[in-house]
Amino acid sequence: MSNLDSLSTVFEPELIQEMAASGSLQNFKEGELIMDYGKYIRTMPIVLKGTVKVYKLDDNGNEILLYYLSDNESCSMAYSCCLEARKSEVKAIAEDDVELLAIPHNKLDEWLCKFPSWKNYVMRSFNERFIELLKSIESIAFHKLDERLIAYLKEKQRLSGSSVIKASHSTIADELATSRVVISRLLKQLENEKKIILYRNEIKLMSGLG
Amino acid sequence: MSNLDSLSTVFEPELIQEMAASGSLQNFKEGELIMDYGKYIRTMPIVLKGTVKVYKLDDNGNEILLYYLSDNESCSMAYSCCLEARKSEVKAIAEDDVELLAIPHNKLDEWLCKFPSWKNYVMRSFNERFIELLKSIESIAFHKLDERLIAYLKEKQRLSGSSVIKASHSTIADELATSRVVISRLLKQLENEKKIILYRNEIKLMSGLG
DNA sequence: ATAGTTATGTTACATAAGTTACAGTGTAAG
DNA sequence: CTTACACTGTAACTTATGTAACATAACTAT
Repeated sequence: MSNLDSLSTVFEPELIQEMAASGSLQNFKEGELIMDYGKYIRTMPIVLKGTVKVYKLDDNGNEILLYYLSDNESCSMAYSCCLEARKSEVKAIAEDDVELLAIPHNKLDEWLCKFPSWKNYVMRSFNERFIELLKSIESIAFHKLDERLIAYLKEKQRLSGSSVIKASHSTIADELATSRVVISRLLKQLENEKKIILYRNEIKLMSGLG
Repeated sequence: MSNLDSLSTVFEPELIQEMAASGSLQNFKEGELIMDYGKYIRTMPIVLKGTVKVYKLDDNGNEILLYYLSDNESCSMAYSCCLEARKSEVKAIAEDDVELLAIPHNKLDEWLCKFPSWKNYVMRSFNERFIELLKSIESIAFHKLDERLIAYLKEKQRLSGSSVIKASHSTIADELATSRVVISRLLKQLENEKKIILYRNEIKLMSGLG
Protein backbone atom coordinates (compact mmCIF):
# COMPACT_ATOMS: atom_id res chain seq x y z
CA MET A 1 0.00 0.00 0.00
CA SER A 2 2.01 2.86 -1.33
CA ASN A 3 0.29 5.46 0.85
CA LEU A 4 2.08 4.03 3.83
CA ASP A 5 5.50 4.77 2.44
CA SER A 6 5.94 7.79 4.62
CA LEU A 7 5.62 5.59 7.68
CA SER A 8 8.66 3.58 6.75
CA THR A 9 10.94 6.13 8.35
CA VAL A 10 9.21 5.54 11.65
CA PHE A 11 8.26 1.87 11.82
CA GLU A 12 9.91 -1.44 10.95
CA PRO A 13 8.72 -3.23 7.79
CA GLU A 14 6.85 -6.01 9.61
CA LEU A 15 4.82 -3.46 11.53
CA ILE A 16 3.97 -1.61 8.35
CA GLN A 17 2.84 -4.92 6.89
CA GLU A 18 0.51 -5.40 9.83
CA MET A 19 -0.71 -1.84 9.56
CA ALA A 20 -1.56 -2.31 5.92
CA ALA A 21 -3.37 -5.54 6.77
CA SER A 22 -5.46 -4.39 9.72
CA GLY A 23 -5.62 -0.61 9.45
CA SER A 24 -8.10 1.12 7.21
CA LEU A 25 -7.34 4.10 5.00
CA GLN A 26 -9.82 6.93 5.30
CA ASN A 27 -10.17 10.12 3.31
CA PHE A 28 -11.78 13.36 4.38
CA LYS A 29 -12.43 16.47 2.35
CA GLU A 30 -11.61 19.96 3.52
CA GLY A 31 -13.93 21.00 6.31
CA GLU A 32 -15.24 17.50 6.93
CA LEU A 33 -15.88 16.31 10.47
CA ILE A 34 -13.51 13.51 11.48
CA MET A 35 -14.40 13.13 15.15
CA ASP A 36 -17.09 14.76 17.24
CA TYR A 37 -17.66 15.32 20.96
CA GLY A 38 -19.21 12.43 22.80
CA LYS A 39 -18.64 9.85 20.07
CA TYR A 40 -17.02 6.60 21.00
CA ILE A 41 -13.54 6.16 19.63
CA ARG A 42 -12.70 2.70 18.35
CA THR A 43 -9.68 3.38 16.23
CA MET A 44 -6.57 5.42 16.58
CA PRO A 45 -5.88 7.67 13.59
CA ILE A 46 -2.47 8.38 12.10
CA VAL A 47 -2.46 11.35 9.75
CA LEU A 48 -0.80 10.43 6.45
CA LYS A 49 -1.62 13.52 4.41
CA GLY A 50 -3.10 16.92 5.13
CA THR A 51 -3.77 18.69 8.41
CA VAL A 52 -6.33 18.03 11.12
CA LYS A 53 -7.62 20.65 13.53
CA VAL A 54 -8.43 19.48 17.05
CA TYR A 55 -10.91 21.44 19.18
CA LYS A 56 -12.22 21.39 22.69
CA LEU A 57 -15.75 22.33 23.74
CA ASP A 58 -16.73 23.59 27.17
CA ASP A 59 -20.00 23.30 29.09
CA ASN A 60 -21.30 26.58 27.75
CA GLY A 61 -20.80 25.67 24.13
CA ASN A 62 -17.57 27.59 23.63
CA GLU A 63 -14.99 26.01 21.39
CA ILE A 64 -11.26 26.53 21.23
CA LEU A 65 -8.57 25.20 18.92
CA LEU A 66 -6.13 22.97 20.76
CA TYR A 67 -3.61 22.02 18.10
CA TYR A 68 -3.02 20.75 14.60
CA LEU A 69 -2.02 17.26 13.54
CA SER A 70 -0.04 16.81 10.37
CA ASP A 71 2.11 14.19 8.64
CA ASN A 72 2.69 11.03 10.64
CA GLU A 73 1.23 12.61 13.75
CA SER A 74 -1.45 11.10 15.83
CA CYS A 75 -3.87 12.13 18.54
CA SER A 76 -2.84 10.38 21.73
CA MET A 77 -6.07 11.34 23.37
CA ALA A 78 -7.72 9.02 20.89
CA TYR A 79 -5.34 6.33 21.99
CA SER A 80 -6.13 6.41 25.67
CA CYS A 81 -9.79 6.97 24.92
CA CYS A 82 -10.19 3.93 22.77
CA LEU A 83 -8.23 1.68 25.10
CA GLU A 84 -10.86 2.41 27.70
CA ALA A 85 -13.82 2.76 25.32
CA ARG A 86 -14.22 6.35 26.48
CA LYS A 87 -16.14 9.08 24.74
CA SER A 88 -14.26 11.79 22.95
CA GLU A 89 -13.55 15.07 24.72
CA VAL A 90 -12.51 16.73 21.51
CA LYS A 91 -13.61 17.37 17.97
CA ALA A 92 -11.48 16.98 14.86
CA ILE A 93 -11.99 18.66 11.50
CA ALA A 94 -10.06 18.32 8.25
CA GLU A 95 -8.24 21.58 7.59
CA ASP A 96 -7.59 20.53 4.02
CA ASP A 97 -7.95 17.19 2.24
CA VAL A 98 -6.84 14.55 4.69
CA GLU A 99 -5.84 10.95 4.44
CA LEU A 100 -5.46 8.94 7.58
CA LEU A 101 -4.80 5.41 8.68
CA ALA A 102 -7.18 4.13 11.35
CA ILE A 103 -5.73 1.46 13.59
CA PRO A 104 -8.28 -0.76 15.34
CA HIS A 105 -8.07 -0.64 19.12
CA ASN A 106 -7.23 -4.31 19.64
CA LYS A 107 -4.00 -3.88 17.68
CA LEU A 108 -2.79 -0.97 19.78
CA ASP A 109 -2.24 -3.17 22.77
CA GLU A 110 -0.81 -6.06 20.86
CA TRP A 111 1.79 -3.98 19.04
CA LEU A 112 2.88 -2.22 22.20
CA CYS A 113 4.81 -5.29 23.33
CA LYS A 114 5.53 -6.69 19.92
CA PHE A 115 7.10 -3.68 18.20
CA PRO A 116 9.45 -1.36 20.07
CA SER A 117 9.07 1.25 17.34
CA TRP A 118 5.33 1.31 17.98
CA LYS A 119 5.78 1.78 21.70
CA ASN A 120 8.26 4.58 21.07
CA TYR A 121 5.94 6.18 18.58
CA VAL A 122 3.03 6.08 21.01
CA MET A 123 5.10 7.52 23.83
CA ARG A 124 6.50 10.23 21.62
CA SER A 125 2.96 11.10 20.54
CA PHE A 126 1.83 11.39 24.12
CA ASN A 127 4.70 13.68 24.83
CA GLU A 128 4.11 15.84 21.77
CA ARG A 129 0.45 16.29 22.64
CA PHE A 130 1.35 17.22 26.20
CA ILE A 131 3.78 19.80 24.92
CA GLU A 132 1.17 21.19 22.53
CA LEU A 133 -1.37 21.46 25.33
CA LEU A 134 1.19 23.17 27.53
CA LYS A 135 1.89 25.61 24.72
CA SER A 136 -1.83 26.28 24.46
CA ILE A 137 -2.04 26.99 28.16
CA GLU A 138 0.98 29.24 28.03
CA SER A 139 -0.43 31.10 25.07
CA ILE A 140 -3.85 31.66 26.61
CA ALA A 141 -2.64 32.39 30.11
CA PHE A 142 0.30 34.64 29.42
CA HIS A 143 -0.04 36.18 26.01
CA LYS A 144 -2.39 38.87 24.88
CA LEU A 145 -4.64 38.37 21.92
CA ASP A 146 -2.45 40.29 19.47
CA GLU A 147 0.49 38.00 20.19
CA ARG A 148 -1.71 34.92 20.00
CA LEU A 149 -3.09 36.12 16.69
CA ILE A 150 0.38 36.56 15.24
CA ALA A 151 1.38 33.11 16.49
CA TYR A 152 -1.77 31.70 14.94
CA LEU A 153 -1.05 33.27 11.57
CA LYS A 154 2.52 32.03 11.58
CA GLU A 155 1.42 28.51 12.47
CA LYS A 156 -1.00 28.56 9.54
CA GLN A 157 1.82 29.76 7.33
CA ARG A 158 4.07 26.96 8.54
CA LEU A 159 1.46 24.27 7.94
CA SER A 160 0.30 25.47 4.55
CA GLY A 161 3.71 26.55 3.33
CA SER A 162 2.14 29.70 1.96
CA SER A 163 2.33 33.25 3.27
CA VAL A 164 -1.23 33.86 2.14
CA ILE A 165 -3.64 32.64 4.78
CA LYS A 166 -7.11 31.73 3.59
CA ALA A 167 -9.56 32.39 6.41
CA SER A 168 -12.30 34.80 7.33
CA HIS A 169 -12.07 36.98 10.40
CA SER A 170 -14.89 35.13 12.09
CA THR A 171 -13.24 31.73 11.53
CA ILE A 172 -10.11 33.05 13.20
CA ALA A 173 -12.19 34.49 16.00
CA ASP A 174 -13.79 31.10 16.61
CA GLU A 175 -10.45 29.32 16.71
CA LEU A 176 -9.03 31.78 19.19
CA ALA A 177 -12.24 31.79 21.22
CA THR A 178 -12.99 35.48 20.86
CA SER A 179 -15.28 37.65 18.75
CA ARG A 180 -15.07 38.72 15.13
CA VAL A 181 -14.94 42.44 15.93
CA VAL A 182 -11.91 41.97 18.11
CA ILE A 183 -10.04 40.04 15.41
CA SER A 184 -10.95 42.61 12.77
CA ARG A 185 -9.64 45.34 15.04
CA LEU A 186 -6.34 43.58 15.70
CA LEU A 187 -5.87 42.60 12.06
CA LYS A 188 -6.45 46.18 10.96
CA GLN A 189 -3.86 47.26 13.47
CA LEU A 190 -1.37 44.74 12.08
CA GLU A 191 -2.13 46.03 8.60
CA ASN A 192 -1.44 49.60 9.71
CA GLU A 193 1.89 48.39 11.04
CA LYS A 194 2.60 46.94 7.55
CA LYS A 195 2.88 43.46 8.97
CA ILE A 196 0.06 42.03 6.91
CA ILE A 197 -2.22 42.98 4.02
CA LEU A 198 -5.92 42.22 4.24
CA TYR A 199 -8.12 40.91 1.45
CA ARG A 200 -11.49 39.27 1.49
CA ASN A 201 -11.02 35.79 2.95
CA GLU A 202 -7.28 36.18 2.68
CA ILE A 203 -4.47 37.59 4.70
CA LYS A 204 -1.02 38.12 3.26
CA LEU A 205 1.81 37.92 5.76
CA MET A 206 4.65 40.37 5.22
CA SER A 207 8.23 39.88 6.29
CA GLY A 208 7.78 42.43 9.07
CA LEU A 209 5.62 40.02 11.05
CA GLY A 210 8.70 38.75 12.84
CA MET B 1 6.59 -2.62 52.62
CA SER B 2 3.42 -1.52 54.34
CA ASN B 3 3.40 1.89 52.66
CA LEU B 4 2.51 0.22 49.43
CA ASP B 5 -0.72 -1.23 50.80
CA SER B 6 -2.80 1.41 49.09
CA LEU B 7 -1.51 0.23 45.74
CA SER B 8 -2.97 -3.23 46.20
CA THR B 9 -6.33 -2.05 44.95
CA VAL B 10 -4.70 -1.09 41.67
CA PHE B 11 -1.99 -3.62 40.96
CA GLU B 12 -1.58 -7.37 41.21
CA PRO B 13 0.54 -8.74 44.08
CA GLU B 14 3.51 -9.78 41.94
CA LEU B 15 3.79 -6.27 40.54
CA ILE B 16 3.68 -4.76 44.00
CA GLN B 17 6.46 -7.15 44.96
CA GLU B 18 8.53 -5.85 42.08
CA MET B 19 7.69 -2.29 42.95
CA ALA B 20 8.86 -2.80 46.50
CA ALA B 21 12.04 -4.38 45.21
CA SER B 22 13.05 -1.87 42.60
CA GLY B 23 11.20 1.33 43.48
CA SER B 24 12.51 3.75 46.06
CA LEU B 25 10.40 5.47 48.68
CA GLN B 26 10.97 9.19 48.94
CA ASN B 27 9.68 11.72 51.42
CA PHE B 28 9.25 15.44 50.95
CA LYS B 29 8.25 18.04 53.50
CA GLU B 30 5.63 20.69 52.86
CA GLY B 31 6.87 23.22 50.35
CA GLU B 32 9.84 21.14 49.26
CA LEU B 33 10.82 21.06 45.60
CA ILE B 34 10.29 17.63 44.06
CA MET B 35 11.04 18.38 40.41
CA ASP B 36 12.32 21.50 38.71
CA TYR B 37 12.30 22.85 35.18
CA GLY B 38 15.06 21.55 32.94
CA LYS B 39 16.09 18.68 35.18
CA TYR B 40 16.42 15.27 33.68
CA ILE B 41 13.81 12.83 34.84
CA ARG B 42 15.00 9.31 35.51
CA THR B 43 12.20 7.89 37.59
CA MET B 44 8.44 8.00 37.44
CA PRO B 45 6.82 9.02 40.72
CA ILE B 46 3.63 7.56 42.17
CA VAL B 47 2.17 9.65 44.96
CA LEU B 48 1.42 7.50 47.98
CA LYS B 49 0.57 10.15 50.55
CA GLY B 50 -0.02 13.90 50.42
CA THR B 51 -0.56 16.24 47.52
CA VAL B 52 1.81 17.49 44.85
CA LYS B 53 1.36 20.74 42.94
CA VAL B 54 2.51 20.76 39.32
CA TYR B 55 3.45 24.05 37.65
CA LYS B 56 4.39 25.27 34.23
CA LEU B 57 6.79 28.12 33.50
CA ASP B 58 6.77 30.25 30.38
CA ASP B 59 9.58 32.08 28.60
CA ASN B 60 8.97 35.29 30.50
CA GLY B 61 9.23 33.68 33.89
CA ASN B 62 5.51 33.44 34.57
CA GLU B 63 4.31 30.38 36.40
CA ILE B 64 0.90 28.78 36.45
CA LEU B 65 -0.54 25.89 38.41
CA LEU B 66 -1.48 23.01 36.13
CA TYR B 67 -2.98 20.45 38.50
CA TYR B 68 -2.62 18.53 41.71
CA LEU B 69 -1.54 14.94 42.15
CA SER B 70 -2.81 13.00 45.13
CA ASP B 71 -3.15 9.39 46.31
CA ASN B 72 -2.05 6.77 43.80
CA GLU B 73 -1.82 9.36 41.07
CA SER B 74 1.15 9.88 38.87
CA CYS B 75 2.49 12.44 36.48
CA SER B 76 2.41 10.92 33.03
CA MET B 77 4.55 13.70 31.70
CA ALA B 78 7.30 12.28 33.84
CA TYR B 79 6.67 8.92 32.22
CA SER B 80 7.09 9.99 28.65
CA CYS B 81 9.92 12.31 29.62
CA CYS B 82 11.99 9.65 31.24
CA LEU B 83 11.43 7.10 28.52
CA GLU B 84 13.14 9.52 26.20
CA ALA B 85 15.54 11.04 28.71
CA ARG B 86 13.91 14.40 28.13
CA LYS B 87 14.16 17.45 30.35
CA SER B 88 11.22 18.41 32.50
CA GLU B 89 8.79 21.04 31.25
CA VAL B 90 7.19 21.35 34.64
CA LYS B 91 7.96 21.92 38.30
CA ALA B 92 6.53 19.94 41.20
CA ILE B 93 6.23 21.09 44.80
CA ALA B 94 4.97 19.26 47.88
CA GLU B 95 1.71 20.90 48.96
CA ASP B 96 1.91 19.10 52.32
CA ASP B 97 4.09 16.24 53.52
CA VAL B 98 4.42 13.86 50.64
CA GLU B 99 5.52 10.28 50.27
CA LEU B 100 6.11 8.91 46.85
CA LEU B 101 7.38 5.80 45.16
CA ALA B 102 9.92 6.42 42.43
CA ILE B 103 9.99 3.78 39.72
CA PRO B 104 13.26 3.57 37.76
CA HIS B 105 12.83 4.13 34.04
CA ASN B 106 14.03 0.74 32.90
CA LYS B 107 11.19 -0.95 34.77
CA LEU B 108 8.49 1.16 33.11
CA ASP B 109 9.05 -0.49 29.78
CA GLU B 110 9.48 -3.94 31.15
CA TRP B 111 6.26 -3.90 33.17
CA LEU B 112 4.24 -2.53 30.29
CA CYS B 113 4.20 -5.91 28.60
CA LYS B 114 4.50 -8.03 31.71
CA PHE B 115 1.66 -6.63 33.80
CA PRO B 116 -1.65 -5.64 32.23
CA SER B 117 -2.60 -3.70 35.36
CA TRP B 118 0.49 -1.55 34.90
CA LYS B 119 -0.29 -0.83 31.28
CA ASN B 120 -3.86 0.11 32.24
CA TYR B 121 -2.64 2.29 35.06
CA VAL B 122 -0.23 4.12 32.79
CA MET B 123 -2.87 4.65 30.12
CA ARG B 124 -5.41 5.82 32.66
CA SER B 125 -2.83 8.25 34.04
CA PHE B 126 -2.19 9.66 30.60
CA ASN B 127 -5.87 10.14 30.13
CA GLU B 128 -6.38 11.76 33.53
CA ARG B 129 -3.57 14.23 32.90
CA PHE B 130 -4.99 15.08 29.50
CA ILE B 131 -8.37 15.72 31.07
CA GLU B 132 -6.80 17.89 33.75
CA LEU B 133 -4.92 19.92 31.15
CA LEU B 134 -8.09 20.31 29.13
CA LYS B 135 -9.88 21.50 32.27
CA SER B 136 -7.09 24.02 32.81
CA ILE B 137 -7.46 25.31 29.28
CA GLU B 138 -11.21 25.52 29.61
CA SER B 139 -10.89 27.34 32.89
CA ILE B 140 -8.39 29.89 31.61
CA ALA B 141 -9.99 30.41 28.23
CA PHE B 142 -13.64 30.57 29.14
CA HIS B 143 -14.02 31.47 32.77
CA LYS B 144 -13.48 34.79 34.42
CA LEU B 145 -11.13 35.12 37.33
CA ASP B 146 -13.87 35.13 39.97
CA GLU B 147 -15.11 31.74 38.79
CA ARG B 148 -11.60 30.38 38.56
CA LEU B 149 -10.91 31.61 42.08
CA ILE B 150 -13.99 29.85 43.43
CA ALA B 151 -13.02 26.65 41.61
CA TYR B 152 -9.53 26.98 43.05
CA LEU B 153 -10.81 27.35 46.61
CA LYS B 154 -13.13 24.39 46.26
CA GLU B 155 -10.33 22.23 44.87
CA LYS B 156 -8.18 23.13 47.87
CA GLN B 157 -11.08 22.24 50.14
CA ARG B 158 -11.54 18.90 48.40
CA LEU B 159 -7.86 18.01 48.65
CA SER B 160 -7.35 19.09 52.26
CA GLY B 161 -10.74 17.95 53.50
CA SER B 162 -11.05 21.20 55.40
CA SER B 163 -13.21 24.23 54.67
CA VAL B 164 -10.50 26.49 56.03
CA ILE B 165 -7.95 27.20 53.32
CA LYS B 166 -4.49 28.18 54.49
CA ALA B 167 -2.96 30.50 51.94
CA SER B 168 -1.99 34.12 51.51
CA HIS B 169 -3.52 36.25 48.80
CA SER B 170 -0.25 36.53 46.98
CA THR B 171 0.24 32.75 46.92
CA ILE B 172 -3.18 32.37 45.35
CA ALA B 173 -2.38 35.11 42.88
CA ASP B 174 0.77 33.28 41.84
CA GLU B 175 -1.05 30.01 41.32
CA LEU B 176 -3.71 31.65 39.19
CA ALA B 177 -1.13 33.72 37.33
CA THR B 178 -2.48 37.13 38.31
CA SER B 179 -1.64 39.85 40.82
CA ARG B 180 -2.22 40.05 44.53
CA VAL B 181 -4.38 43.16 44.32
CA VAL B 182 -6.79 41.47 41.96
CA ILE B 183 -7.16 38.44 44.24
CA SER B 184 -7.67 40.64 47.31
CA ARG B 185 -10.37 42.53 45.44
CA LEU B 186 -12.21 39.37 44.36
CA LEU B 187 -11.88 37.73 47.77
CA LYS B 188 -13.30 40.83 49.44
CA GLN B 189 -16.19 40.71 47.02
CA LEU B 190 -16.83 37.04 47.89
CA GLU B 191 -16.73 37.98 51.55
CA ASN B 192 -19.31 40.70 50.99
CA GLU B 193 -21.50 38.10 49.34
CA LYS B 194 -21.15 35.99 52.53
CA LYS B 195 -19.53 33.19 50.58
CA ILE B 196 -16.28 33.23 52.52
CA ILE B 197 -14.75 34.83 55.61
CA LEU B 198 -11.25 36.25 55.43
CA TYR B 199 -8.58 35.96 58.09
CA ARG B 200 -4.87 36.50 57.94
CA ASN B 201 -3.40 33.60 55.91
CA GLU B 202 -6.73 31.81 56.10
CA ILE B 203 -9.96 31.73 54.19
CA LYS B 204 -13.06 30.06 55.57
CA LEU B 205 -15.43 28.73 52.94
CA MET B 206 -19.14 29.09 53.75
CA SER B 207 -21.92 26.88 52.44
CA GLY B 208 -23.07 29.65 50.13
CA LEU B 209 -20.04 29.18 47.90
CA GLY B 210 -22.03 26.70 45.83
C1' DA C 1 -29.68 43.13 -12.84
C1' DT C 2 -31.64 42.20 -8.40
C1' DA C 3 -31.96 40.41 -4.06
C1' DG C 4 -29.99 37.97 -0.48
C1' DT C 5 -26.00 36.56 1.99
C1' DT C 6 -21.37 36.82 3.83
C1' DA C 7 -17.33 39.50 4.98
C1' DT C 8 -15.39 43.54 6.61
C1' DG C 9 -14.89 48.34 8.69
C1' DT C 10 -15.90 51.35 12.32
C1' DT C 11 -17.88 53.75 16.34
C1' DA C 12 -19.30 53.90 20.94
C1' DC C 13 -19.64 52.00 25.16
C1' DA C 14 -19.26 48.37 29.18
C1' DT C 15 -16.49 45.54 31.94
C1' DA C 16 -12.64 42.64 33.58
C1' DA C 17 -8.26 42.78 34.75
C1' DG C 18 -3.62 44.83 35.37
C1' DT C 19 -0.91 48.58 37.67
C1' DT C 20 0.72 51.86 41.02
C1' DA C 21 0.65 53.74 45.21
C1' DC C 22 -0.06 53.98 49.91
C1' DA C 23 -2.09 53.04 54.56
C1' DG C 24 -3.01 49.97 58.21
C1' DT C 25 -2.44 45.69 60.82
C1' DG C 26 -0.65 41.51 62.57
C1' DT C 27 3.62 38.78 63.46
C1' DA C 28 8.31 37.67 64.33
C1' DA C 29 12.93 38.88 65.73
C1' DG C 30 15.96 41.40 68.25
C1' DC D 1 9.22 47.45 73.42
C1' DT D 2 10.42 48.53 68.90
C1' DT D 3 11.84 47.59 64.52
C1' DA D 4 11.22 45.16 60.42
C1' DC D 5 8.56 42.67 57.46
C1' DA D 6 4.81 40.11 55.43
C1' DC D 7 -0.09 40.42 54.73
C1' DT D 8 -4.23 42.87 53.69
C1' DG D 9 -7.41 46.81 52.28
C1' DT D 10 -8.44 50.35 49.07
C1' DA D 11 -8.38 54.07 45.74
C1' DA D 12 -7.36 55.86 41.24
C1' DC D 13 -6.10 54.98 36.89
C1' DT D 14 -4.88 52.39 32.40
C1' DT D 15 -5.57 48.93 29.11
C1' DA D 16 -7.38 44.80 26.89
C1' DT D 17 -11.20 42.74 25.60
C1' DG D 18 -16.23 42.06 24.98
C1' DT D 19 -20.60 43.75 23.01
C1' DA D 20 -24.07 46.13 20.21
C1' DA D 21 -25.20 48.58 16.38
C1' DC D 22 -24.80 49.94 11.92
C1' DA D 23 -22.68 50.86 7.14
C1' DT D 24 -20.57 49.26 3.18
C1' DA D 25 -18.45 46.07 0.04
C1' DA D 26 -18.15 41.68 -2.31
C1' DC D 27 -19.79 37.56 -3.72
C1' DT D 28 -23.84 34.08 -5.08
C1' DA D 29 -27.89 32.55 -7.00
C1' DT D 30 -31.91 33.42 -9.55
